[in-house]
Amino acid sequence: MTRSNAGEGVKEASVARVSLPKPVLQGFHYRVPERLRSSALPGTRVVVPFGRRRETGVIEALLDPDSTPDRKLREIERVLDPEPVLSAELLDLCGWVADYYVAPAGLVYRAALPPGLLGGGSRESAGLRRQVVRILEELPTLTEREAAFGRARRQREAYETLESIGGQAEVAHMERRLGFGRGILSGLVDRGLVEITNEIVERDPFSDVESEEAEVELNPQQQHALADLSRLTDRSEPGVAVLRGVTGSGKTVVYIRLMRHVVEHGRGAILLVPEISLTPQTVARVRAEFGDEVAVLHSGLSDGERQDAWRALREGRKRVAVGTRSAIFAPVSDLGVIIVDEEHDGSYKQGETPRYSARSVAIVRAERSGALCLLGSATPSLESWARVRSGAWTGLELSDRATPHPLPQVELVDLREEEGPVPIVLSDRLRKALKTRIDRKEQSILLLNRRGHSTWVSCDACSWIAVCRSCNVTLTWHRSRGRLVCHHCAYEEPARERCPECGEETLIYTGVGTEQVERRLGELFPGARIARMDVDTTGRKWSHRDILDSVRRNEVDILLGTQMISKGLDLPGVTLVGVIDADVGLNLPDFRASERTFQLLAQVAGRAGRGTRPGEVLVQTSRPSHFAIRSALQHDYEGFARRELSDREEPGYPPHLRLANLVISGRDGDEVESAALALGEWLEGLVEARPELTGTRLLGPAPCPIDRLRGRWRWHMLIKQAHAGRLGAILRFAATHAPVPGGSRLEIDRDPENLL
DNA sequence: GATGGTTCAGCA
DNA sequence: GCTGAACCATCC
Repeated sequence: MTRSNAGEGVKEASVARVSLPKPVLQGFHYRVPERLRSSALPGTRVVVPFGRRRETGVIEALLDPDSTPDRKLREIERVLDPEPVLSAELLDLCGWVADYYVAPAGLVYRAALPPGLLGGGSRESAGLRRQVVRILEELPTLTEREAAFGRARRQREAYETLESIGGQAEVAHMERRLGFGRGILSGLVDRGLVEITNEIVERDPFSDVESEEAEVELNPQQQHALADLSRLTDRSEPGVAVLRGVTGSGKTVVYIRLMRHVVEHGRGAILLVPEISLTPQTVARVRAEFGDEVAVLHSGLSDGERQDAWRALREGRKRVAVGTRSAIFAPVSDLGVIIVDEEHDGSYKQGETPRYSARSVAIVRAERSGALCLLGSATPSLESWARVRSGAWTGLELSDRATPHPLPQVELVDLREEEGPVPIVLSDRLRKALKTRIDRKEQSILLLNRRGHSTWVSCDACSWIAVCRSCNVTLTWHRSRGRLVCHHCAYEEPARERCPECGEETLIYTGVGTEQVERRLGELFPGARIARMDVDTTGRKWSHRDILDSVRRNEVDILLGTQMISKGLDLPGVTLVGVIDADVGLNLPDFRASERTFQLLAQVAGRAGRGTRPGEVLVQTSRPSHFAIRSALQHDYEGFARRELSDREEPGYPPHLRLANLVISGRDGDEVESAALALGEWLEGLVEARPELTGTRLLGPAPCPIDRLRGRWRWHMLIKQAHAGRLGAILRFAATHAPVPGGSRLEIDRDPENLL
C-alpha cells in the first residue's frame, strides 16, 4: 500500500497520483503544494487543473517526488474533503476492481461513491427529483459574452434561451423541448455560468414500510444454518458460504439473525439484494429488525438522502447497509458479514464500465476484511456451486419450506400437442386452471418473459420486417401506445396500417408478449381483475409497490408479468403459477441459456403455495424433454447442476474456465469488421509469442449476436483461460497495446453475464 | 471524455 | 492560400 505522510518527512510526499472519472486507464501526477500537505491524503477528492479546465479526482496515492515521472507537474488546487471519502480499505478494494476488470480507476471511484460526489451530474432516477438549471452569472455586455463563449455557439444559444425564459428551467425541458443536450448544459456548468441542482425530493418511500416482523421461531434447519454461519463469522478467516434454500424456506430470517449476531459483536454488515423495488419485503424485514441502525441505499433516494445514508455509515452511526449492486462499496467499517441475496441474479453485474460483479467484489471485500461472505439462493450460480463441490467454500442447505406446504406440483403442457391454427397462448389446461382459481377466489401468477403485444411485425405480401433504425433487432408492437418500439434503444415509430414497402394491408403480427396476453385474458375471463407488471406498467416510481400491494390486498385475480414477478415475492394468496412460454430464453445464443431458464422456472414456481393452501405450477413448453425444464419440473437443482456442469466442460465455459468478452464497435460496419479481424490476429500473435500464456483459447472474432446496437456495428471475441491471473495479464496488455483504429472502440467485459 | 493540433479536401 | 471537417494524441 501507499504511504501516508504521517507528519514526518513533509518533503517526500509532495506528489500525488490522482484518478479522474474519465475513460483513461492511467492516473495523473500532481504536485501537492505546501499548504495542502496535511489535508491531501489518499482517498480525498481534489480539484486539479486538467488541460485548460479543472476536474475533480481522487488521490490514489502519495509518492516520493524522485520516483515520479520526469516532467513538470501541475499543482493540486483544492482539497474537497476534510477527511478521505474513501477509506484505505475501500481505496484498496476499488484498486482491485480497476485492476481485475481492466477499468479506469476514476470510474470505479465514481461507482463506489454516492452519486454527485465525483463527476458532478447524478444519474436521473425517474421523477423522484427534477433537475433544474439556473443562471449563476449575468453577462450584461456583448464583449463579456464574446469572451465567455468564444466559439461555443450552442452553449451561447442555450444560455440566451435560458435567459429569455426567466433564467431558470428544468433540465428535461431544455433537453427535450428545446433541444439543448446534457453536454451543452454541463459545458455551461463548467464555465461557471449556470448551476444544475436537484429539486423536490419525495419522502423516502421505504420509511413508512410497516414493521411487520413478529418474532419468528426458526425451524431446526434454519437454526442449524444460523449456528454454522455464526460460528464462521467468529473465525478470523471465515471464507465464503453458500446457502442453498428452496423457495419459501426462510433464508431472510437467517440473514437477519446472522446480521444481528454480527452487530451484537460490534461489527458491521452489508446485505445486497438484486433490485430493491422488487424486494420491498426483504427491506421491510431488515428495517423492522434494525430500525435506525440500518441504512437503505436505493436508487429512489435523492442525492442528498443517499449522501446522508452514506455518511451515517462512514461515521459509524449506522452499522448495517442494505442495497443493490453499488452498496457493495458502502463505507461500513469492521465488517463481520456480507450477504448476497439471490446471488445468481444477473443484475449484480454492471452492464457498463466499470463492468464489475458485486458478487465477486463481495467475495474479495469480505476476504480482505476478515468477514464472512454469504451467498444465498434457491438456485445458486454454477460458479458458486462448483466451489462448494470442490470444498473451497462452505455449503449449507435449507430443504424444507417454512410454509405449511411442500414445494408445489409442477406440470408440463406440451405446446406441440395443442391444436389450433395460430400458436397457443393459453392452453386448455392452463385456461381451466385459471378458471378454477377465479371461481375459488384464489390468485394466479402468469409469467411471460416478453413485453409488448407482438414481437415481430412483417408483411405477408413482400419481405418487409419492422426493424430498428439503429439496432439489428425487430421492433415490438405496443398496441396500447400504437407504436413500434425497439427494446434495445430509444427508437420508436408509429404503428402502421399498411406495409411501408409494398403499400398493402398485409401486415402480420407474431410473437406473443404480455400486452397481448392481458387482452386475451380480459376476453376469456371478463369479470376477472387482471394486473400486468412489466417495464411498461411500472414506469412510475413506486408502481411496483402499488401493484404488489393491490395483489396482497386481494384486489387482483391474475398477476401477469415478465421476470420481475419471479423474484422474491411472497404472495400468500397465490395458488397457481402459469408459465406461458418456457422456451423464450432457451434458444438464445448464450452459454447461460439453460441455466437462466432453469433459474427462472424454479424461482417463479416458488411463488405458488406460500400461504395456507397448496400451490400448482403449469409450464407451457415446446421442448418438454429439455433437461433445464425437466429439472425445474422435479425441483431438482443438483441434477440440473450436474448435467449443466458437464455440458460446459467441452466447449470450455465457466466455471471450468475464466471468460472475457472483447467487443469492438463503431459506426462503420466494414471498419469494425477489419478492426475485429486485426485484433484477432494480434491476440493470436500475442498468445503464441508468450509461453506463459499457454492454455489460452481464443474464439472469434465474429459478429455479436446483436451485431448492431444503438447505431454501432459490433464484433466480439472470447478469451478463455483457466488461470485468472493470466487472463488478467492478457486483458491489461490488450487494453493498452491492442491495435484499435480511431472510429472503433474496444470494450472488455470480464466474467461476462451476457454475450449478446 | 474533452481539447487542441494536424492534415487534407474543396474552393477561390 | 484559406477554411472547415475529420482524425488523433494527449491531458499530469
